[in-house]
Amino acid sequence: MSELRETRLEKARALAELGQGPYALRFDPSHRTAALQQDHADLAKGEERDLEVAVAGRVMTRRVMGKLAFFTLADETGPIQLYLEKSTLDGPPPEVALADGAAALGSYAQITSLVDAGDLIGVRGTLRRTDRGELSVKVTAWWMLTKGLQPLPDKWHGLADVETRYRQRYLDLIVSPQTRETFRRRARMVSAMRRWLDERDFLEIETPVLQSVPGGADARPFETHHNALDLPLTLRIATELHLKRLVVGGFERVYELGRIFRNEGISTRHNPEFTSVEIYQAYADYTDMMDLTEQLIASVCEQVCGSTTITYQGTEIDLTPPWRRGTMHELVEQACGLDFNAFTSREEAAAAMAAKGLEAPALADSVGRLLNEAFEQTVEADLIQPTFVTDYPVEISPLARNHRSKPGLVERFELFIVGRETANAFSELTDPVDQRQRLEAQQDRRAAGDLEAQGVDEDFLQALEVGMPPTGGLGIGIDRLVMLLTDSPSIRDVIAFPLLRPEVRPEGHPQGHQEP
RNA sequence: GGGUCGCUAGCUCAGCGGUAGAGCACUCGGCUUUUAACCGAUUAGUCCUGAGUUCGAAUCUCAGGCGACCCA
Repeated sequence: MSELRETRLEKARALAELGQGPYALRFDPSHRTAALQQDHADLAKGEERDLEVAVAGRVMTRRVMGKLAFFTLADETGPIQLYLEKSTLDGPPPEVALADGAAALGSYAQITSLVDAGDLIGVRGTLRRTDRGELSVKVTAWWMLTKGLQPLPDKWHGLADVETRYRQRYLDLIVSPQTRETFRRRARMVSAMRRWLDERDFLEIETPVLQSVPGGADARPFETHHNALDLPLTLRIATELHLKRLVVGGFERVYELGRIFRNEGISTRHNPEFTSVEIYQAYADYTDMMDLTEQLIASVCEQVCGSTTITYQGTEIDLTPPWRRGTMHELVEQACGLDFNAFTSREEAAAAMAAKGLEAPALADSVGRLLNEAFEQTVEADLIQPTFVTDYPVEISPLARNHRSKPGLVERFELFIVGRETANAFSELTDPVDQRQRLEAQQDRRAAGDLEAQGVDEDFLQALEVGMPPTGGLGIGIDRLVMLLTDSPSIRDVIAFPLLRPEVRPEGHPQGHQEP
């Protein structure tokens, strides 16, 4: 069963006997492969360049033909071919050694028999472009850096099994340039976002992940426990309430980009831990936050994709500001003809929805909640191009301030792109008395069985009593934005290690040779 | 939570009631211009798990596990 592994362990022992263990200490590459490919693009077929280089990486493929062999060596920047000639390698060994004293190995027989696809090796040699036009390192000396004991995925099909791609992401990264590019781009996006905010004097301040009162969103938390204090704690479901405390404290522009945890289902759009950025700007309202959202996302897109027009799953998406804006009432009326301003009772609204074939769940116990239901059922999926949906019902927005001119509504928007909620923002509620009533109403719902309703955070209310300036607040779902900008259909494609059920391995039969 | 599909050699898959198969990988042999190298030989399996139907099950039925997609 593990014959291949035994064979490779045997080769590791053979390397040790040759004075070079299978796990080296260090190596000094002179170049990365992409730089070599670029710098020597002018080298003609069949020509050699008398420049000694040292490169390190993973052996991806091996082609051995008698007294000549070709390996493909890949480092982080990409592949380069190794040209292995018996007459060169069996000559006098070069006077070079690793820092830890390991002698360079020379002989052709050794490199072709002791090096497998998947091993990490370092080589020295000169440059040569083969007759077939492939830039190659003509190897004069080599070192085993790390002997691999497991085979690489099929070199032609790659990792076709999506489950293995998620469970063993390292294999996916080794064989899939596309996956590497996704995570590179994710890193650049996060970096560009921080840079954009930092340049505008926003301070990133870290707030607690472990909290005794979960708040800032409607979601079920993960529960945990602090032993020394014998204290039940939950993982944060939002960063909102602590960032607002910082605004109370006098920081006028703050943000936090970090991990959020919500104890909910898994889908192509949901992972129980995900990344958000929440941004708060004193003396601003939700219209300012709309402008900020457009500018921030357009800027990041431009930097990462080179344009504000992108293609997502075959559909062209134009992120060039300004974006479409519409109130929830307008959009629902356009989609299904129901004017929710006209309804004076829940029953009336529910009956009108039923007449249109829409569902009116019992948990939606007010006209406002039914409006939101109608929105989700008739509008949301069709908001493909970026759209700000504004002016939400107060019942579903316990942290947003009342609308300046529309009773029963709040100053809030959500951003939808490709039918997905991508950002959420308010003119923040600064009135502590109103805020207390809103949170107590939430708590009542919670007592009535709504597990996603928030509790009352007394310390947060106290902070509001000290006085929070008028403030605009914004949250952006980073994972969904990464999906958009990397053309990824599933959130699992943009999270390096998505949550999966633990793999079941039959007892006494460890799969993949993991030690017990 | 509901539905559909998948799970067979290390990898990618075929087989769909009658001796467990192919390509690649591995091992051995040959080969100095390959790049899915090629040629020859060998090795490799709890057909996801359990129960049932049957003379006989990878194949049919039921239950369970894990995953994917769609819906809520």
